[in-house]
Amino acid sequence: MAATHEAILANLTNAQRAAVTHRDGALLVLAGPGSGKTTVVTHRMAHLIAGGVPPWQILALTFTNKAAGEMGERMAAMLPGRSTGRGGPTVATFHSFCARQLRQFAEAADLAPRYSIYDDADQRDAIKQAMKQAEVDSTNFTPSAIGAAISNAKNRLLDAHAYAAQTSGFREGCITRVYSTYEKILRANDALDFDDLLLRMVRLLRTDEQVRTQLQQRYHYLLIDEYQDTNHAQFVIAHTLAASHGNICVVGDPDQSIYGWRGADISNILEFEQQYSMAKVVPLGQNFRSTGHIVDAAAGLIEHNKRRKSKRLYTELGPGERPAVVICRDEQHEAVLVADFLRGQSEQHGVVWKEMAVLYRVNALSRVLEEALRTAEIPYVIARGTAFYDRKEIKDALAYLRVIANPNDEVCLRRIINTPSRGIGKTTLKKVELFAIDGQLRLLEALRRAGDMTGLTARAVNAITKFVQMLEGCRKAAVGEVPRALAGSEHLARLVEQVIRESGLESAYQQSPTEEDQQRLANLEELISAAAQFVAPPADEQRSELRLLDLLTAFLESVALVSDADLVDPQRGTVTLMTLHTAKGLEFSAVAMIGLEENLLPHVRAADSDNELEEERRLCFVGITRAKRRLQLSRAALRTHRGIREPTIESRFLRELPAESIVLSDQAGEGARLDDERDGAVEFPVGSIVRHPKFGLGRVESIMPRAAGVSARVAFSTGGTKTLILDFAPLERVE
DNA sequence: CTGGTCATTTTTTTT
DNA sequence: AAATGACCAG
Repeated sequence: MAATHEAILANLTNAQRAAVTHRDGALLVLAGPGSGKTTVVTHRMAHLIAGGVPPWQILALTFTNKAAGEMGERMAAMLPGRSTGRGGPTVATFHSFCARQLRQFAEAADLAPRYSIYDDADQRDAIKQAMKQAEVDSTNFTPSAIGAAISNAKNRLLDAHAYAAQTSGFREGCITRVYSTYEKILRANDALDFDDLLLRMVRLLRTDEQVRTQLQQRYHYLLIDEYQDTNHAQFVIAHTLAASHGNICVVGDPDQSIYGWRGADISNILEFEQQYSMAKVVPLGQNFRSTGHIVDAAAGLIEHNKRRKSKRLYTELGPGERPAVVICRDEQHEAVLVADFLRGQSEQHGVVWKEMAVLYRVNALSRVLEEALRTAEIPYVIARGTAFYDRKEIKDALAYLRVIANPNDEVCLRRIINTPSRGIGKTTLKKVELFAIDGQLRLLEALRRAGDMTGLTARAVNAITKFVQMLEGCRKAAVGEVPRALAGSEHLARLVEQVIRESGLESAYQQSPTEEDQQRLANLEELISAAAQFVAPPADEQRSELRLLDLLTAFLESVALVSDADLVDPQRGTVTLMTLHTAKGLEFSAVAMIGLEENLLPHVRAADSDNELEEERRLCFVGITRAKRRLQLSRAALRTHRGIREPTIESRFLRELPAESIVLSDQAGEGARLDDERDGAVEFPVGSIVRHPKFGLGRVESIMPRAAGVSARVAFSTGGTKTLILDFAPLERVE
């Protein structure tokens, strides 16, 4: 055992070691970017286990499934055989942990065990429905605005009733009416939205003493990752679970709090010490990821935030290269320069594609990049984990599966009832709905009794009957028991296949000759293989048999809770394109950040609030600190937005970067526009190595248009930096 | 009931 | 620019 301890503590700094070895009581780890946070967390878990804590008593809650997976893997590598599967530590996201507990304790939580989880789109559908029912005019309030208000309320643990009691005014009154109708719809459909997963968990913990005690006793050591991004509901869950023993370790960085808009409360981490007066605090300021100028640039930027705990950020990796700030003509030009930058990294520095990333504030910016990267033949992927499951054909197939798992889910039922079209149109549906209301029936039950209805055409009745029979056939197939082991997913895949075939989705696309529909067919195939590869998380009940229906439910749950970051595959040999939010927690050798313009970063919607502006600055900070060695920040002088081309304003964040730690390169100026591309930018791009007969080898730091011609600032290996006019200087490019 | 066209609007970020 | 929704002809 002593040997294990030694091994676990080897190669850690004193600060890291302090965090790892702290055993009982509250612990706050303030982990700056690149400070070895994951190392500390995994080593801490291993250390607890090596110290005799049974692995299953450890609960680690993370932000993404990917983070959870990595944590589990690194643990397993350290303690072979003791840390995976049943009996191992529980490592999950807040949402999936809650989802599982709510199924486990469905009865106590007053839920159907196979409740549906509504994603954004489902939620919007349900809210629209609620607005109609509550007679709230959608011209005054958009469903998404109301949805945001409701989500906000839920994050603060207010149900419709409590929300009504706390607010007043016309708008709030309308929201209240929609909210309470929405609650009823969710209940009738046996559905929870994302916020409900947390809210209902809080309610369960508060109301059911037995469940609360059971969970408190089971999870003796709590570890919360990315604590700066927890909202009030998550705060309550964490602290309720820790209440009986106080063994709570939170890890985070206030400077990287970027989810305020969805209720994350930065004061959770800022006030942790007040909450636990005995808490041990371990600041980790040393950055092991990035070189000096990058760290300095990031540190200089974040200094501009008022509401923060100042901490010194430093690195011992040497100064490295200065981040380049590049001004481009427009977004196409910017994309080309990004491609040049990436290619340069590959060809001049031997950086592999997967060690590079392009980051942006909004997803819409990825489009232009894609084009440029395709022409430059640079392999890339866009990190949008949800994109696959957002495709229409996949959503349709999943809707069938969800109705099979939960027949009360009418949002899904409505979606599929006439998809692909089978002759059950608007008027027919209206009639069935009326019939359902009259007879107090659920929609599916009403459909079942279509034959009893008056006023339906024989054709409609026929279509409905066939539809209902098809659903029932699939449901029957799903009720059987299957072995829990891997083979179970084989059955699951077969069920998915059956649904795709019998629903008519398959033949609808098969008959179409278009490329697009063939792709959809292929996507459906992919869904089947996703099901075949699905492995249910270890359950607490140790049954060897499992109903296929439960496996299906677990599958649907995992699908509902995938995040964009989850599908960032490090094995892939490609450049990754993603939003700044998705990039949190990742690192790359070379990073290009685009769109450093006012109204984009910081985003327009943050303009009138200091708090939000600070959050934008943190977002920029997160982006910069993803880079290990090389960083390029760019902006376009002109950008086309919603069809109109407009001049942009330089982001204030660029001005806030310490001048001495960056290199400026204006590729958009007059001179640059005329000749630079041929003479300067292309022949001697920033970063290229050049030889001068007198000064020797040097590196181009920046390119600038001057009256006399294009000039370049070159740092020579002899130590000096010279500004040379490219037209006259006898420069020769070496690399 | 279906599929098309035309007008209208727009999510920033995501579990 | 693109995507959604309303509306209308077949």
